[in-house]
Amino acid sequence: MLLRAAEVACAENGARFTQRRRQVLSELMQSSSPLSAYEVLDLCNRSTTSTMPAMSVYRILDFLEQQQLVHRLSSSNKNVSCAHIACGHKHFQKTHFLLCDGCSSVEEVDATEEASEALEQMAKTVGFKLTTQQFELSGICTTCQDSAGEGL
Amino acid sequence: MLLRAAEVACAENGARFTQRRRQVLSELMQSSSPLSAYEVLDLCNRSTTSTMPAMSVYRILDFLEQQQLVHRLSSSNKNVSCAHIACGHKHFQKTHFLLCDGCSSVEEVDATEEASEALEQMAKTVGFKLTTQQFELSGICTTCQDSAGEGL
DNA sequence: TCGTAATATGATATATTGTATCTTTGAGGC
DNA sequence: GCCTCAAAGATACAATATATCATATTACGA
Repeated sequence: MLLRAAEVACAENGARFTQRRRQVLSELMQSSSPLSAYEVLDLCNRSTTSTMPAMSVYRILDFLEQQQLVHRLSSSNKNVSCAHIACGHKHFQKTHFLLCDGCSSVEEVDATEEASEALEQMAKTVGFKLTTQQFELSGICTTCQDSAGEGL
Repeated sequence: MLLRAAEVACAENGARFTQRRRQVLSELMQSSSPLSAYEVLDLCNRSTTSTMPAMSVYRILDFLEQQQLVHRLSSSNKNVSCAHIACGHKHFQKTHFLLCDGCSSVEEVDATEEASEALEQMAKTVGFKLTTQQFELSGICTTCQDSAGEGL
């Protein structure tokens, strides 16, 4: 189970995987689209009797991001659970997030050699040395492309 | 002069280049780094006796963005004036913004064929059809690379 | 030139996102 | 059990953004 894998990943880093952290990660894993901090908060507070302050959600999201269990999408100020929790993937390559304009779903993809190379080359023409490890691209996913063609 | 070129560009689109719009664009053009809406607001209200409401700045930034005189950076919620106002550049290609981690400066660069191609190819592997016209990449600019080496 | 429609701006309220800071709780080592 | 430190709670507030209604300005035809 994914939450168990997350727990192991934290243990390996000497970090605690508390109930609150589990709860936040769990909500993100169950969502088909990225969630804002306050959306996570609402879900958490709806699923238990206790109420969590917003501050905690921000702290926990920061923590989970450090552990690479969650990624923050800066273009939308939302968060997604990492697609590679189960496989122990280490994020050595740069990561691309493909955001569907239609259904808001996200695909997490490793950068190809060609893409990394082309971007670095382009930056080099103006003397920039890239540090970005994460790219956010919008588009239309397969499902939405298909359904756009239907029933017209 | 750049503001004059902006005025002409608006006229070509049948859009009005009012005093307020001129003022906002002017502040952005004078800045060496991207500005938030409220930073623009402060600068505007400092440079004249009248006071503008925040709402106006947001509306005007939207307008200027539509006219492609200003670009919005979604990763930082800030805005930059277009680097190509003078040359009548039409933004046919995708645009990359290279953001310097050191000095916050921005370079606006047209996408190379290779980069566009590589990104589209990568998206295609998961069935995505890209719509993004704008990419935001972080890195270190020439100047900051040089000064990092100095005096150590 | 006057009236009118469309556009732009002003004014106000409020929603959303994010941070600072101090206190309390709880887990683990001694 | 006690101590220490990390985590979470509580509260306040800052920064970013949108909704909405009122007013002003412009363009333009009668």
